[in-house]
Amino acid sequence: MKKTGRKSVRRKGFAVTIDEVASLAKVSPMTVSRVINGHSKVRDSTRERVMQAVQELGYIPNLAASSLAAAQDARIALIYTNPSAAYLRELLLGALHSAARAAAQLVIDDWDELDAGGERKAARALARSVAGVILPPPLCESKAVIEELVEAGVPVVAIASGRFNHDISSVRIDDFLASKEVTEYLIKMGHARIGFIKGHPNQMASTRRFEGYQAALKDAGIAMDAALVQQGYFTYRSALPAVEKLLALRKAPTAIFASNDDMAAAAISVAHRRGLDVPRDLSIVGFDDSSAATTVWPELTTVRQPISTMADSALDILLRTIRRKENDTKVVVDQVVAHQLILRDSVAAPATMSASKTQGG
Amino acid sequence: MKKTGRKSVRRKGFAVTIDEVASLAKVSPMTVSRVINGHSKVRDSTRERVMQAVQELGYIPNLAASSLAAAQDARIALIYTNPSAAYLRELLLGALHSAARAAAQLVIDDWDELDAGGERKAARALARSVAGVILPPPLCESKAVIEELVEAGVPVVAIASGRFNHDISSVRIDDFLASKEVTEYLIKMGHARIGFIKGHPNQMASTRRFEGYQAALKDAGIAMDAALVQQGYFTYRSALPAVEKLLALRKAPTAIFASNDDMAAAAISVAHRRGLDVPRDLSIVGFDDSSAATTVWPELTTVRQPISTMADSALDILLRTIRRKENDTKVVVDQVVAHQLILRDSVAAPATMSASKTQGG
DNA sequence: GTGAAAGCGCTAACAG
DNA sequence: CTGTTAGCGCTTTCAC
Repeated sequence: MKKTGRKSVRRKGFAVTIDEVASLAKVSPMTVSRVINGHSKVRDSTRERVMQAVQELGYIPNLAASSLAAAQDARIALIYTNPSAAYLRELLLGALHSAARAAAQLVIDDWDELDAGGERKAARALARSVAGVILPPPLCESKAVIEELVEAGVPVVAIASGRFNHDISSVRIDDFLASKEVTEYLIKMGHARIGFIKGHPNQMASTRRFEGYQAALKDAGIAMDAALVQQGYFTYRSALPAVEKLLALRKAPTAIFASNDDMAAAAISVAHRRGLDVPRDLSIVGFDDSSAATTVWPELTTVRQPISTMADSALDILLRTIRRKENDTKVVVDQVVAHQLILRDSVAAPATMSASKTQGG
Repeated sequence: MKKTGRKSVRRKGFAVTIDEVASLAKVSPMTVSRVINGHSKVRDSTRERVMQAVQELGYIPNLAASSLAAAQDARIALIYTNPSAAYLRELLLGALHSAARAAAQLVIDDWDELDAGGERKAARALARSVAGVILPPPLCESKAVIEELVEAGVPVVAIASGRFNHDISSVRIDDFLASKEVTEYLIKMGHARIGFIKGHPNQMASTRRFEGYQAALKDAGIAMDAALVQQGYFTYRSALPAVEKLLALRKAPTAIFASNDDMAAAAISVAHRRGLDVPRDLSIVGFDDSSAATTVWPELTTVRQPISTMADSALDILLRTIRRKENDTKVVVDQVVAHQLILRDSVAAPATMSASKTQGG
């Protein structure tokens, strides 16, 4: 008679509880719990009855309670430094979603102000207070941070790290393949002089993307022209001079492949400033399918990296790892998720293909 | 013998608990709790002993447990439709921060796909499942949504709503004043022909910003030129034609004040496409200080709207309201937070001020 | 100023 | 496939 206890000293919350759902559906709270959590061993008719009661009452499980009861109250940290707004938005949304589903306690932290030593210290402190850590780039490349965390035995999942590091789990796309596909697409459209803007050298993903570009060129029998490759740092600003250099070339490229959308947006801006029409005079492709891709005009052809889903997966892996810890089988997984080429309006066949310069005007 | 119960069926979590701290400090768990939560009635010596134990053990309170026990497990919803990535990022960060601090359970929901009827239905459902709702624009202007929520007695806080609505609490900046200050700044810099790009008409903030612009002009004795005012919809794309029209004017403006940063970024883009230098040939200011403001080049002079802090405040207000509900004193607050003019590189004195066109080149 | 008891809402384990 | 029991870690209330 726990729930109806009249002499209870504590005031009950206002929210609908699992017990109310249970009594409406005429089952035990446990059964409701099973339905909510998608356990399979429930008769369909029962499940339906429960679902209906849930619907009717507008029941939303109390996360605090479930997390407490399940003792999977895993406190997991999501640490970031200086990510683009779009990126962080996706990351948060994904992690939040998964955290809610799994009743995990998310600790979001910004290490922007920290130097290398500070990161090491922060990592050490973190290791004592959370059960797992999610590391997006560029932190997932920090030897110091990873070392501290691994040493302390805290499971870590790197997101979008570019490559697998055997010390920690990772959720990523195949940057090499994605980049190769983009380049191949450009080649198929008729482009032979394709400019490339590299990403920040502190991230493996940058390297992988560049390698994909090179591989596609090689496969197509196109010789690499070093002048067509410029260094960028993933920021809009960093790409400005890179694009300027590319377009100032005597034999300017007919297409530019930027290692992320921000830099592709910069390419559009520079092209416009020089009076070029995108995509007629210059095709541009980005990478990530961040919000920048659809903010600019024309909208960017790009590669979709499902950050939100990836964050979700990362949290799942962490939770599974934590729970398995009792059997202290240490497992490191490398999950490669599918990317997707998103075709929009920033790519066309090169003008020279159709009728050289006659179209100009 | 609860905690040391040897025949416990449940495995205990790995984390340090309040009981461990208590026994190390040789006090009851209750006292530890009081120390942690800053209750005053604890002897200093006791407090110190507890603190030390906390330190020593690296104890971090389990949020799930405290929120459950305190029954302040207020579930509060943050609903959004189609916000810019930067905006949502700030919103989430602020709300998350506050939620963690207050042990509230955040329910994040995306109503992008809903039509007006759907919103009404969703609002009705929501009212039954959460203790409070945070509404960013443009949802905070939806009569239907607010009606349903208010009718159900759910406290609602509107963020950045542009004006106070007596039915619901709000946290906002003074859009009118901020806009007036921006315009005055432009005038002080020597601009007299100032183009204005309005925001989406479905938001009061748009109106207030326009009014601020008008007021500053009037105060300065500058006659309003209707041709200088163009409609936008807060998106980058929507501002493109608006800016084109402005710059095609025979007497083109020397400055453009866009109602948000995205549209200001579009203005820069169009200006560049037309071969204008920003700020030499055209000054541009935005509004919000979103990430777009520092992504573009030159960086935007804009008004900082502290979204993250505002979200934090909103959650606080909600929590206070919910807790006060027992005394069923319904309170609606209107909190106006300070904005800030951020001076960056997109504004200069008009070229005609210094030496007409001699500077060109 | 401090402690003991009770229970927040939920779920793991074990029966049936 | 479903119910019963016993807590998860913390804080409320009330006693001392």
